[in-house]
Formats: sequence, C-alpha cells, structure tokens
Amino acid sequence: MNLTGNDLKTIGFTQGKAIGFALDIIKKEYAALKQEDQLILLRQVLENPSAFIDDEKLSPIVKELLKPADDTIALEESGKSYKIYGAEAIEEGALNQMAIAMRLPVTVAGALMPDAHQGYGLPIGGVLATKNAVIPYGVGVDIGCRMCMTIYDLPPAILEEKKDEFKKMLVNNTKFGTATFKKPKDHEVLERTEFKELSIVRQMKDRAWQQIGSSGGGNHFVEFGIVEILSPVNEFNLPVGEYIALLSHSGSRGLGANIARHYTQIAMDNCKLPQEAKHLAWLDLDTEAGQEYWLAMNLAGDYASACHHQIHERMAIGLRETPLAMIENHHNFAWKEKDILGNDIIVHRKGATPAGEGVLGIIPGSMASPGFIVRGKGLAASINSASHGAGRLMSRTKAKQTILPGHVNKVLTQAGVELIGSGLDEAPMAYKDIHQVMEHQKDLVEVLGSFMPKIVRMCGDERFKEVD
DNA sequence: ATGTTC
Repeated sequence: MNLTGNDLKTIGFTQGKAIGFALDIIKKEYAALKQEDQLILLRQVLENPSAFIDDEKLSPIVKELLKPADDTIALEESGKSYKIYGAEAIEEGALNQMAIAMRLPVTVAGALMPDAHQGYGLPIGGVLATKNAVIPYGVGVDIGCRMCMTIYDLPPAILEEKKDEFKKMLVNNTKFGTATFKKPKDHEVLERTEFKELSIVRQMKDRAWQQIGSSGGGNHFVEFGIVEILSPVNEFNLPVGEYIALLSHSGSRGLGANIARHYTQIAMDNCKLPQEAKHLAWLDLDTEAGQEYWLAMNLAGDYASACHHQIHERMAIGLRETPLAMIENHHNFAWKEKDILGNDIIVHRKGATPAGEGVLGIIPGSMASPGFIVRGKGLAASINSASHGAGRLMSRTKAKQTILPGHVNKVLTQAGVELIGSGLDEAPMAYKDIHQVMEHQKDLVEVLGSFMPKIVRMCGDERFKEVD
C-alpha cells in the first residue's frame, strides 16, 4: 500500500509540488521502509528541511519546501476593453499603463480621458472601476486634489482697473510651496476622529493644522479671472454674461501624500503583482487596511476641500463680497458608485472629473487659456467621467529645457494674463490645446461657461521673467 | 503631488 497525498497533508505538507516529489521519492527509494517509518522520515524533512539539503535522495523535496511561496497574483490574459477619448493625442506610455490596469482580476471597467498621460501605476486621466477593492495609486498621491470656483457679482473691468489690489489679495491670502500661514484658520475637519483613530493620520495632525489653507506647488494655482456664463439655463440662476471669479486648484498637502505613501506600501506588501503592475496593488475593502484607507482617503478629500474653502473665504473677506455661486469637484479620488446594472463598483478617478448626469465640475485649461464650467452627461462608457484639464504636452523636464522665458511672457501679455510665481514647466505651451481636448469629450460634458485667467498665482519665484 | 526616496 503506497502513501497518498492525503497522508502527507495529515502530517503537515501543504505545497502540491513538494507532495508530488515526496510521493515519488518514497516510492522509488524508500519502498523497503514500513509506511509509518516513511511518514516519520518525511515529518523530519518537513520539520527541518535544511538538515536534508545535501541528502542525495531527499533534496528535491527540500528545495521545494525552501522555495519562497509564490503569492504573485496573475494578471488576466486579455484585458477588458475600455473606451479611449481622443486617442490620437494620448502618449503610448499612458495606453500601456491602462492596458495593464484592465488586466487586473479586480477590474470591471475602465476609460481613458483625452488629457491622459503616463503616471505612477494608473495613468493620469485614467478611470478604473473595480469590485470591492481600492488601489491607492489609482487615486493618486495627492488625494482629493480638486477645483473650486466662486463667482462674484463684480464687473470684469475692475480686474484691470484695480489690478494691484487683486494681486495684493492673492499674495497676502495664498501660500505656495513650503510656506504656510503664521496663524492658520481653524476648521472642523481638524476635529475629525480619524486624527485619533488612524496612526498615520495621527502622525500628520500637526502638519495638517499648519498647512491648512495653503496651496502647495506643481500645477496648483489660485487665480482671478473672467467667467462667461454661456448657457441661459444654469444651476446658478445667472444671466448670460461676464463675471469675476476666483478659481483654485490644490489638494490635501502633506496629509494626503503620507496617507497615499503609507497605504500604497501596505497594498504592495500584501498584494503582489507582476513587476509591470506592482504599483496597481489594491486593498480589499473587507480588510482592516482597506477600511482604514477608505476613511483616511475621505478625510484627505475633506481636508483638501477645507483648504479651498479657506482660500475662498479669505478672498471673499478681501473683496467684501458674497459669492453668487460656488462650483467644486475632486479629480483625484475613489467613489462607491453603481454600474449600469446596479452593481456596486469602486470608481477611481486619477486626474478625471466626475461627470455623472447633471453633475457640475470645473475643467481648467492653462494659465493663458480658458477653463470650463461643465455639466456631466452621465455617459456610461466614460464611467461618468471627463478630463481634469488640458493634459501635459511635454514633461516638466522637457518644458524647462525647451521653453523660452521671453516666449512665455509674450504669450501671457497677448492673453492679458498677469502672473505671480510659477516655473517654465507650467507654461501654457507645456499643455495640450484645451479646445481640442473639449472637442474630444463633447459627449461627456456640456459646457455651461468659460473662465479666462487674468491674475494667476502659482508656486515659484519670478526670476525667469527677468531673463528676457 | 510630497519637507520632493525611510
């Protein structure tokens, strides 16, 4: 009577390959032993495999036992199909990343927006719907990065007439880069229990308090400009015409960045994926880490919103005006939504604007081109999404190497834009043509109004302007 | 995006 796989399992073997080798070797080499002695031998091998590493007969079993468990999750052979908007203007790197994301076993649907470009894990401009799983890098590092616009009942002409006063308001009421307010405003978001209950969030409490109301760097901005309401039927009951508006773009600062870093690491440690997909590691929402990330992500989103509200509040005080309307939206976030059949899905928008039917949003252009107030059309193929801007035409490095300061200044002058701060990597010519991008997504959103920047503040000094 | 790679 020969040993069976089940006999080996009862003494503690778990790996199929090791069991196979063991049965084979016992049969060939140890047939003379009594069955109970065969089991004693195998138990000894199992308990201390290293002691048998040089054993001529038993080493194949040992090698198998000592091999690290391969817990890599395989990608699906063929990826699910997804819709690409404006494919001809999207770089190959972004398409490759999206193709990999569509092969994750948790993926149920995806779409690529016309401003897409390569990112970390999921491309910027990527929308990914998953089943009960959240991908920290599907949300992005700047959790809750968002837009906020307030429209004022002020005549556009005063932006030019009182330009210095508006510039002063921007300089005094916004903080960029590492700068923060000497006396940060308090906000109820800082009282949230997540600051006590989640360790990574608790560690960030002081910095969150310090950084609230600040804007950070990169492509973040605060700007005054002219809104033109184009549609007589709008949610704000505003007559068609021109208004002054304040537009801000920023996220959750160090708080969100550290939440993202922390939970991405946990995801990558627990969800091993092939090399090309490793940054798409997910957290199962039924796990403790998944639930923690969800809470922390939502806190970071609310914190980002609070930062915008404080910026707009400071400006409203400076203007001594009450806003006529406020429009705002996240574009780096994940939401619990329903698919067309009513199933629960997790929708990641990493640099994508929510565009469900009737949902309002802001899609900015560049510092010298218009942005748009949009109303979503709720197109299922786009997973109720649209672009989050024009999208980069060139990398930051390439922009800094090739764009001439004098050229930037000329374009700004022609557009009637006054710029405070910024670097060449944010120059208008580093971005795609927003009009083309809007054309590619006319099925996704309806344009209610436009916004032309006039006085723009970004991170950075003004040195490059003097080089001309 | 980020005290810019613990």
